[in-house]
Amino acid sequence: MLVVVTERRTRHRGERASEAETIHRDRIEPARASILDSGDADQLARRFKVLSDAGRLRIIYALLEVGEMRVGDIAAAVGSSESATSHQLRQLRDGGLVRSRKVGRSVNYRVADTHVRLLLDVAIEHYLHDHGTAP
Amino acid sequence: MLVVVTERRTRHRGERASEAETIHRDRIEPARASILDSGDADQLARRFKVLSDAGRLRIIYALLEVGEMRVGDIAAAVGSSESATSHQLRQLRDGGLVRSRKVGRSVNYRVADTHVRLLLDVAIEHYLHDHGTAP
DNA sequence: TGAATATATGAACATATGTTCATGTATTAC
DNA sequence: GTAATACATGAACATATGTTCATATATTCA
Repeated sequence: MLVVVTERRTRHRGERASEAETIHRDRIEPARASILDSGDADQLARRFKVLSDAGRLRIIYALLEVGEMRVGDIAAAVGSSESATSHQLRQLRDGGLVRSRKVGRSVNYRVADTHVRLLLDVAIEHYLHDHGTAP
Repeated sequence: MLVVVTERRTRHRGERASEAETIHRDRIEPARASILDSGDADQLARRFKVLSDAGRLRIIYALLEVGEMRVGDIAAAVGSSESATSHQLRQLRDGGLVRSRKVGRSVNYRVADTHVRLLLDVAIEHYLHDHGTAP
């Protein structure tokens, strides 16, 4: 759900008490409207948050390469403990980035869909673009 | 710089001391190679981390709509303090997502390039795809 | 059945993160 | 010049996050 901002202007503590406060309502309004239109920023942020850990990214790349792996093999591949890896996998799963299926007494994980790779590719491309490194 | 993992298998504390440890080296190696090829996971994670905060996303969307805004107007648009907004803008700037230029005694910020919007669009598309909501 | 294996999970702990508050630095206005 | 404005910045603080460790839950094997 979106939280609609209705106040005219929130005075925050620590700001010097002045009456000048040049409010450019004409500049602010379209921006505010865009925020509402853009969908819930919190949900989008949550999505990026899952990708904002190097360990989780390593897991995703490992899975993208191999296709499907058990938790233990993933842990070995990324050089982390099985417990930490399990915790990370849960976040990836909750975020809809990977899926799992039980095989015997182990659990195999795989990347959920092609959008994940696309998102990573765009992010890397952006980085390369910024730093002038050859793609 | 990439840190190449060379150990055979790191035993982590808390794991039951067993000698079974079925190591599927053939499955792990290609994954590890992929991680190395994919570039530094830490740097990519840092990039996503900048986008993993709702406040920063709101700032970006505000700037995408208006084009260029002063710090004070951005703060008003997203409903945050000027100090907090300034801190956020610094991260966005360090991450190469926005750029600034001084105008009089204020500072105008704008989104750095078109890759930013693309990245956001792909992320949103992915989310919609996952949740079956109509795009 | 009981032991071993594979993974999941929760509490504790250390570290990271974002906001606030106070202050610093430019720049404009008077 | 001094005052006011606009933004930046650093320390302090509360909260979030990721790892470890100890268990819990399946599942296979003997």
